[in-house]
Amino acid sequence: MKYWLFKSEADVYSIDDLKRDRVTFWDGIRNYQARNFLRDQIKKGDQVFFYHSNSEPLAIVGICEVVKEGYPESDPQKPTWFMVDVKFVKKFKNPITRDILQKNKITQKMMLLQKGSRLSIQPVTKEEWESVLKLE
DNA sequence: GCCAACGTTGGC
DNA sequence: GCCAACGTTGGC
Repeated sequence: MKYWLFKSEADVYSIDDLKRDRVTFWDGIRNYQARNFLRDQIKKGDQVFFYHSNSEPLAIVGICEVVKEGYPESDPQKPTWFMVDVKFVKKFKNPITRDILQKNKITQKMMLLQKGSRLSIQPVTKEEWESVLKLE
């Protein structure tokens, strides 16, 4: 099982929206690196941090789980873009803000916090995953 | 709202 | 295949 972090703008689709929907498809990813993760590496049962970008507070706000592996958004004969389905697992009582992540020795190394890192689907190490849970 | 850092596009 | 111009992301 692997760990990931998905970004979403809270005013576009928030953790509360996912909580309401229970399950959603994660589509609209138009970046090849992220696409490759969706297509090749993200498996059923993988755990995913839900991160709110571009909205206050900037924070990891909860967890979801992959329930359907990468499948084409359109044209299965010649697929370009892929999506996965995720289900709601939990919403954190207290969001783990960027500030908090910056101050922790382990989480400060996360791809999310590296300068210029814009990837909206990112791998998270087991160590980072557990550290975030501890911070919560 | 600004702008740095990326990613993509398209003329050559 | 290079690279300038343009578009987007996302923190600040």
